[in-house]
Amino acid sequence: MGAAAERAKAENEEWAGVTPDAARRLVGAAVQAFAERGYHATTTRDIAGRAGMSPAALYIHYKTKEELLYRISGIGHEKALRIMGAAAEAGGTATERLADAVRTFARWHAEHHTTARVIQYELQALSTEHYAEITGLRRRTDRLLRGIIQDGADGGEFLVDDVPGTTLAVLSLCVDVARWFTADGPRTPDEVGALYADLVLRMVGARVTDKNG
Amino acid sequence: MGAAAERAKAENEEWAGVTPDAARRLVGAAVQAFAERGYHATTTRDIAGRAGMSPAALYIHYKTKEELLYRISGIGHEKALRIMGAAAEAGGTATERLADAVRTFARWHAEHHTTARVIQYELQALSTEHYAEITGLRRRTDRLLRGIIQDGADGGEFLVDDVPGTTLAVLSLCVDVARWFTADGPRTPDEVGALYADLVLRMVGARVTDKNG
DNA sequence: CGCGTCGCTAAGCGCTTGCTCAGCAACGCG
DNA sequence: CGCGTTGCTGAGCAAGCGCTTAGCGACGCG
Repeated sequence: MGAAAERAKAENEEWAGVTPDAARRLVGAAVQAFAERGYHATTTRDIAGRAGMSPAALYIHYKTKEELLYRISGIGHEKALRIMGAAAEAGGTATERLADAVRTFARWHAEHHTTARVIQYELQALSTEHYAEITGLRRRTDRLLRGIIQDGADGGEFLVDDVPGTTLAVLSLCVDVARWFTADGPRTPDEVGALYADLVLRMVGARVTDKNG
Repeated sequence: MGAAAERAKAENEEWAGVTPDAARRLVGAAVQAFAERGYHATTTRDIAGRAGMSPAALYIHYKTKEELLYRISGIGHEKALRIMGAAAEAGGTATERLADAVRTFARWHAEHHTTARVIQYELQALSTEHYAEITGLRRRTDRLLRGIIQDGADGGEFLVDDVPGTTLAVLSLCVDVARWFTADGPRTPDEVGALYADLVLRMVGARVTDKNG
C-alpha cells in the first residue's frame, strides 16, 4: 500500500462515525478542500466534485455548506477533548500527565493536520449558535490542561508563576502545529510530540529526568 | 481621547508610509475587514465602505483586492523582521537577546493583533509570486531567531537538543498570539511579552536570574 | 476665462456563488 | 408485476462577486 493510499485509509477511519458512505465521502472531501483553500474560498461544487458527485447531491446529506463545517468541527473538537481527557485522567504524577497530554495532543495536530487546521482556523465561519457550542468544547479542553498544570504547581512539581497564562501558551503551541506541519517536512508526528513534551516540561519548570536532568 | 480614538490613531500611524491619504484609509479598512472576516469573506464593497468611498474608488489606488493584501503583508512582515533584527543585532548575552526578541516580537503580535492576524493567517490568498516573496521575509526572520538560539547553545548559555525545532516552536508560539489575543482580554501586550520571554528562556534552559532562579 | 487633470461616483457587466427542483434509475416489498 | 422510497443528476435561479466604464465636480495653470 502506497503512502497516498495509507493516508486515504487513515482519513476514512477518522470519519468512520459518519454514515452513510456518501455523507462520509463528502466530509472527507470538505476537510481536504477547507484545509487547502479555506472555508470561504471553497465552493460546494468543489466539495461535491472531490466526493465524486454532482453539486446537488451535497444537499441531500447536509442542509448547508456551513453544516458540513459544523459537523467537522464537532467531531474534531470532540476527538481533541478526548485526547486531553485521557491524559488528564490517567494516573501518575503531574509531570507524567502533562508530558502525555502534550505529546498526544501535539501529535494529533501533526498527524491530522488537515482536520486540525480546519477546526482551529475556520471557526469564525460558523454560525453564532454553532460557534458558541464549539467554544464550549474548547473551554473544556482548556480546563483539563489547566487542571494538570495547577496540580503540578500546587504539589511543588512545577514552578509556574501564571497558571492560566502558561496553560494558554501550551495550548497555543500545540494548536499551531496544525498551521505549519506538512507531511513532507523533516519531522514525523511522533517527533513533534516528543519535542513539544520536552519543551513544555521545561516551560513549567518540571525536573527533567532524562539526559538534560 | 477615548480608547477607540487612540486605537484609530495608532492604526493610522502604523500605515504612515502609505500615501496618499485615501490609499492609507483603504489599507486600514482592509486590515480591519480581513482580520474580522478573513480575506475571502471580505468584499471590495465592504473595504471601500469602511474607508468612506464607493467601490470603484478602490481600483484607483490598487489594481486588485489581492494587491491590498500583498501590500499589507509586505509592510507587516517587514516590521516583524525589523523587530527581530533589532533584538538579534543588539549587544548582550544570548539570553538577553533572546528575551528581548521574544518580548518585542510577542508584544507586537498582541498590540497589532489585527494586522498580525492578516499577515500570518491569510497568506494563502496571495498569488504564487507574492507568496514566494513574503515567504522570503519570513525565512529571514526565522534565521535571525535561530542565530540567537544557536549562539546560546554554542556558548553554553542554553541547553537545547534540537535548535531548528526549538526555533520553530518559539516562532510558532509568538505568531499564534495574533490568533487568540483580544484587546478586551485580561492581559496587556506588555504582559504577554513578559510572560512569553520568561517561558521561552525556560524552554531553552537558560539560567533565569529573577525570583525563579 | 478655458481647459486639462485628478479623485471620485453611479451604474452595471460578466461571472460565480449557494442552493433548489423536477425527474430518473435502482431497489425492496407486497 | 405495481409502487413508493432512496440517492442521485442536469439544469438553472436569484443574489452577490470583482472589477470596468462613462462621466462629473473641483482644482491649478495659462
